Amino acid sequence: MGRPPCCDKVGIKKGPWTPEEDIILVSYIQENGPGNWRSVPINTGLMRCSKSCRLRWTNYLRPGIKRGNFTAHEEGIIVHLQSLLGNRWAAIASYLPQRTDNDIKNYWNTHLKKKLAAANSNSDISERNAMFADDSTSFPAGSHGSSNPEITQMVDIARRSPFADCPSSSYASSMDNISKLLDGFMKTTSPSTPPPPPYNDTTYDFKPVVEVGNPMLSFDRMSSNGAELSFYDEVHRQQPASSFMEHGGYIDDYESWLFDEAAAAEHDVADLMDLSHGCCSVPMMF
DNA sequence: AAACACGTCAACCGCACTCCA
DNA sequence: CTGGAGTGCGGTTGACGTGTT
Repeated sequence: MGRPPCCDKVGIKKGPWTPEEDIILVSYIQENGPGNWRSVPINTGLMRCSKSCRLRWTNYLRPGIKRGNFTAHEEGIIVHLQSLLGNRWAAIASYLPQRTDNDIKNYWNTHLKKKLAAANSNSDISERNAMFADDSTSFPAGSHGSSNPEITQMVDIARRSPFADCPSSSYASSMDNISKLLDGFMKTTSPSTPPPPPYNDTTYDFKPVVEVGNPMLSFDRMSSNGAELSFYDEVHRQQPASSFMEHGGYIDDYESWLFDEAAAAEHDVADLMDLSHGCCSVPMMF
């Protein structure tokens, strides 16, 4: 006897979601909040399995996600984190709050992998290995003086620019469409409101909290199943209050951590991600 | 204009993990 | 301690769009 299916497959609809289904899902989540996905198709009448509902919400309908047009800066972050973390897309996505793990994974497989492969084909193998192998606390290409302009450019941009070419608060186009269809939806959330910290796990509900002893505006992850906070949360909680609200909000905050305090945090990354130093120093796989 | 090749990405699949009774 | 339920995550698929011949 094999593993039971995640849901009753009989009558389950598959394939692309329709706007009507999106509206139903968004309406339901607006009222009940994300989570308890098992009950979503039951309560909404959607002929979708719970996993499909969760995926649709997580990757396309939830507010705060940006789609397409990865900036060079984002590319640099992805390249760097992929070299550090490997194909841990959810972990990588936690540093790019507006991007989903699926989006990053697709972008990596369709764009960055080829881009880097092409770039690497022009550079010496030993140099490439050196670029990604030995120092996981610094950017690979720039810090090693790579002669490869493509890699150097991506990494340097990532290092330099705090999302200068990336508007920090925007909603997904899909959300725009849905919110237009859904009169009143998002009425409690202004587009000018800074999005919450990175989250990819929509079983979490976010609420602003003021922390005792560290009065920064934060967002507490209230897990419906008591899951632990992400690494980002742990780091974010240690940042001073001012940096969150200044310079465009939390993005500068965690970027400054990511790039300026990477060395200090590296051991925490390794611990929390269960990565050994050796694992992080494995050259990229192409 | 049609056929084919290729690229992109939304969505699915199935294993892993956590929680809880 | 154990097993079931619920959910997270990464790999993969396949439909669709675009480019090329």
